[in-house]
Amino acid sequence: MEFEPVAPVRAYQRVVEQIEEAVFSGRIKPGDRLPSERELMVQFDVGRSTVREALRVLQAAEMIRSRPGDPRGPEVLAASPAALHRSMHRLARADHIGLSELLQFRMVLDGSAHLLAAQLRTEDHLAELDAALESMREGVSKGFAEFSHADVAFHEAIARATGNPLLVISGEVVRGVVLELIEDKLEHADDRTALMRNWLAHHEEVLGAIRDSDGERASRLAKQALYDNYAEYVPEEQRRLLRPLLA
Amino acid sequence: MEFEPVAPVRAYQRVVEQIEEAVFSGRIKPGDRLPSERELMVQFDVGRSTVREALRVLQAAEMIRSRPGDPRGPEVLAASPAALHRSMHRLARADHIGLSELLQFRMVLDGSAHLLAAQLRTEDHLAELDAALESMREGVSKGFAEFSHADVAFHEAIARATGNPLLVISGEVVRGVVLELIEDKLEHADDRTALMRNWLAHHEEVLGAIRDSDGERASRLAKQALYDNYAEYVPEEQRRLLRPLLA
DNA sequence: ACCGGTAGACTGGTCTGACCAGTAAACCAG
DNA sequence: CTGGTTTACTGGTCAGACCAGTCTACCGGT
Repeated sequence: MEFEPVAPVRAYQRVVEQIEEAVFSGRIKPGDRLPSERELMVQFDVGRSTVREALRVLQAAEMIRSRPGDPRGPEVLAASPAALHRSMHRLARADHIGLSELLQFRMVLDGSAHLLAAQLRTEDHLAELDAALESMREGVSKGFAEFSHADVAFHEAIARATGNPLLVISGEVVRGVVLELIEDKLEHADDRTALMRNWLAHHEEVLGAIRDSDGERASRLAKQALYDNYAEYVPEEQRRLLRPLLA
Repeated sequence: MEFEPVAPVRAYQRVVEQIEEAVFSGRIKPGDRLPSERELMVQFDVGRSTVREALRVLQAAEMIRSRPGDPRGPEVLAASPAALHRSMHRLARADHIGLSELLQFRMVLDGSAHLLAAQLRTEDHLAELDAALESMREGVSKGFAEFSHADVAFHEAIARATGNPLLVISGEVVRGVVLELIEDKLEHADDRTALMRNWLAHHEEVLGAIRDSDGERASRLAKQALYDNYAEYVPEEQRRLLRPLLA
């Protein structure tokens, strides 16, 4: 005989559930407005603080947004990966995840993204990648910040070319966290111009492979470049975690 | 000249930030207790409703848990993928992420996990995998629920063998969401015994490859099995998103 | 006819103070 | 040592109030 722990259902929880259900079922669509808090407290027959706690939860989940003074009431938002992004970032920061794990994960994600992008890219994606690469060329002379910005845009364009939002989001998150961990080391790099030229050449090669729909080559190039550029920041004894991915 | 939209910082938001910061920086560890709401409202110099809204946000992010009557105060939780899971599930329900994207992502993650597990596994990991496989064998006669449970344990053991928590967590999340999307279809499968025997045979083959340290083979088997088992639930015109991963 | 300013009716954000049901631990009687 | 009772808390909820801000409709000047 199995029993389950009994937990009282909070009032604010049931308010959340009802609103969530209305959104998921399509009864309320993105762009629609919820009644005002004072109106909701009448409809749900609860106090305003209860309504507000429910709205806070929904707002934390990026499902609604409310602005003081707006007589139309809280706005229902379209589902967005923003909440996913935040949770993933929190996990990465909290779970004391080291550079070697992040790099390993990024090699997995980027490698697969390049593979898929090469085989699924459209002409539009290629144009976008060309534009990003051109920005990188300009960035070399403009400065490191501009170059980095263009570099990020290039990687995001590749992720988007896979058509899979999960790859876009996780890639973005992992790249961000990796950068946070080594940005101070990059600040003190000796010859950043040579560094940028190297990266630029690598990206041109990658774009060539993607244009040729050679996913295998694009993937191999991406993973190798990650290893070459970042492995130096990983302790020697942990690099064996990365090498199996280079096969 | 570029301007940014100006938005007032809510009081509850700054409370959230301070507590978050304390958790991330390690000043507060999982298992520790926060002061009571009445104590927090003194320390932050805000009203109780503000404190409560902040705690609700943190609770929605699965960072704390509070129970009425507990004189030790709200408990700080260990970072868990639960929030990630919820956000991803919400996205999937809102139709921004379909089964094809989830499956593609899972093929990427599982494929890489198998590759890495085969080359990094220790004898302990092999023993764990053997145990999980034995549970699956027993599960075939016990019932579908038991079998599924053992199946999950097997996959988690493989993820753990990579040594990378990111692979463990994302794998867990994606597997969960995929299962939720097709569980009703699995419920009505005609011959579940044959299904289970198929899966069992496949897992035995995978474990063999991992024991041989043949990462390439383990990875190929895993991705192929995913495609064979789940592609039928993906619309025909979207299967081309998956096939590039089978090369 | 147009326009700028303004009055008023709202909105959400915050605070105060109160009550309740429930917990935990100390206390106390058997 | 055990089982109840007391007590001092906890979080959950509500009511009512005030504020700063926004929107809209109205109004007077041009």
